[in-house]
Amino acid sequence: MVTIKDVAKAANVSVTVVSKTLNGYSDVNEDTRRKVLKVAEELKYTPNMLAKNLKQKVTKSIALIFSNFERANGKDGVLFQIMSGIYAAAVDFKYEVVIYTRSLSEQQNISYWKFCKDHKIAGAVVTGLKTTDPYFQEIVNSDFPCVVLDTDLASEHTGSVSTDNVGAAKVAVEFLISKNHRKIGMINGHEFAVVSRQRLEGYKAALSEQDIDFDPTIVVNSDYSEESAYELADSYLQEHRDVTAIFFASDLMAIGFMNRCREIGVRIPEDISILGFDDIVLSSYTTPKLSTVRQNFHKLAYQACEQVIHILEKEEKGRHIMMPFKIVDRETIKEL
Amino acid sequence: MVTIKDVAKAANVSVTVVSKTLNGYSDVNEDTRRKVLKVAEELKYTPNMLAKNLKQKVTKSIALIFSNFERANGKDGVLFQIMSGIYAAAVDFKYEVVIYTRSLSEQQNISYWKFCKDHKIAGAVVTGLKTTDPYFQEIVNSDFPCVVLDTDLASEHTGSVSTDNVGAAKVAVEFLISKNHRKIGMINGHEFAVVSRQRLEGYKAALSEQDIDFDPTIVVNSDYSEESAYELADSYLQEHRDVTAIFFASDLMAIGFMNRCREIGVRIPEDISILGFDDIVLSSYTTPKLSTVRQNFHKLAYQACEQVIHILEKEEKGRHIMMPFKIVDRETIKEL
DNA sequence: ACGATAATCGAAAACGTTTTCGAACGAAGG
DNA sequence: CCTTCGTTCGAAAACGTTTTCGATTATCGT
Repeated sequence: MVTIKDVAKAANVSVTVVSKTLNGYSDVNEDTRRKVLKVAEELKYTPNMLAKNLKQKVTKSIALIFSNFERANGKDGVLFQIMSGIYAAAVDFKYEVVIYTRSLSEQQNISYWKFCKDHKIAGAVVTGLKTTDPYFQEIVNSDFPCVVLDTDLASEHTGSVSTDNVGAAKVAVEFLISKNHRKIGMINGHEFAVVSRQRLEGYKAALSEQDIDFDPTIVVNSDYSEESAYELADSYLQEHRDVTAIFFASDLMAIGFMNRCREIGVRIPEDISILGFDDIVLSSYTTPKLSTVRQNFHKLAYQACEQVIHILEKEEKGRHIMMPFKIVDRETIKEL
Repeated sequence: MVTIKDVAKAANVSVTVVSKTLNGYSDVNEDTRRKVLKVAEELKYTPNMLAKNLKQKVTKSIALIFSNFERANGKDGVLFQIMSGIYAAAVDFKYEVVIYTRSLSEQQNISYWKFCKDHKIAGAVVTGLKTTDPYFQEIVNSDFPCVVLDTDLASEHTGSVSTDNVGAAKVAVEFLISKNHRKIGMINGHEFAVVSRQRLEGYKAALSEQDIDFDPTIVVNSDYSEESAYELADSYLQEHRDVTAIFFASDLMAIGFMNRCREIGVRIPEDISILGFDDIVLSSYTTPKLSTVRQNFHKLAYQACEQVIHILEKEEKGRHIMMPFKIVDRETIKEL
């Protein structure tokens, strides 16, 4: 291991000037600067980050924090896209990314703040955080640079980025309406998830704008999972024979529902139209191919990571970033 | 920030004994040990990993290295499963995992060894490495703890873990044969990928064991991607009307092929039987559902991570670990 | 009571940096 | 020639640990 001391010796200067030239200080003569640079190059010197960080009490690593790998079972691949987006931003800004999962019990054991300090991370992007999670409150009034996905927090040091959920939901059901659907059901996610509320809001907005009565009996809460929607399909179909289209808060639920439909012989889209949300990769491979509204998770995560870096480097204030969406109509919507 | 010095002062001892009690040295009195522990608890002391690592010249972080996020586009979700497996092992052994992608140009710029040293990583698990990649040779004779996925390297400090590819391929086509197929084609991956070679070897073994002639014209090399198989479907089907079943070296290729089949009206499995490899999540969602041989990527990655840790902690020698497979027959194989 | 042995502790060096602050030197101004 | 100032450099402290090794005390056998 070649240290700063070695290059100092080889260049016939003190470690101080080596450190200074390497860090762009001005009080070093042009000639010696060149000499040092040359020697450092020859010796293939690279700074010891541990020592550097120890001294300056700061690292160049941002953390990706989410609840756990199991819950994010990867079927939908969104966590992967998020990772890829964060990583892309990290390399662009010369950061490293280290991943952490914090289960409920872990969250209770040690505080968010302490966790970040302990691990000497510069900033964090958090996803999959429920408003009921212990870390939620901690994060909103923390002085630790952080942006959380799929919420609309914004404070001094914490920002957020999410798709324009209410807008997306609104144009989604407007699209359904444009296909002459009037009785449009909705299968939503967890009641207390902020995206669920936003999606519901958009749903209602579209209806009211078109003078369609909001019928609370045909919107039901589920849990975003494929299985839940699969199981709820029978009774829903039974009880609401008049709905001609259903808007799902996630593709996974739409797919679970469709699976049950196939089993019991209700045809899609002939008997009922389906509109999902997310555009996960699965959605292009079902038969029929799922119509849905696309979120760009990669870009969303990139923005998130970029924002943490900005708030920790340029001391920007946290803010909420809204990402565009796009409705992609495939084969599960029938025009009436 | 509460340092070791603070707890030393509060406990009326030297920093030395604090460090010693915290690190389980034996030469500290039971009473003082208790006192120190109590104080440390009260002060919520947590060691500064940077300082600790700087001193001991070693970190507790293992790196996940692969070529890049784009190439591993995540459609198949296997990289995600690998991540999850590695992460699981890492937390079990109290390591952190930091992810790196090293593009070809990056590999040429700075050596694998230097890279590892610079980033102060304890060990690495590498995936998606082609034998032609610059890092390949470097890794096989490096003294850096490392295990690489999907190869069968084994040396002092580097191990490997992979599914039993030749075994899997063998029983796969044996299964096809048991369904009375005799003219079995194969769509393989890159010719120079070690898994491709192994899968081909298994394919041949099964044939020869059943006294079926190996017909090189019906096995073709592709590149593991969906698109490539999609494009090759037309001509393959045209030229080899007598093959009744095809064994694919990846589910993705099988799916691409099936898509083309649907478009041109060849029915699966009535007209041709399809057997994939991997069991990615997509495979359960196609119609018909893809029959395939399952690799447990999560467990495979877990083993890999566990092995690096063993070789770096217990100084075990690197070795090759072979993981079991399982053929799962769904709806794309017809018995003749 | 004496030396030997064991148990417990702490001073200090070290890890590889950054950064403060003063020293040395030459040039310029009077 | 003396002062002042700017430029360039280096000694040393600091970051928070670990670890060596010597010092101190207690115990014990004789």
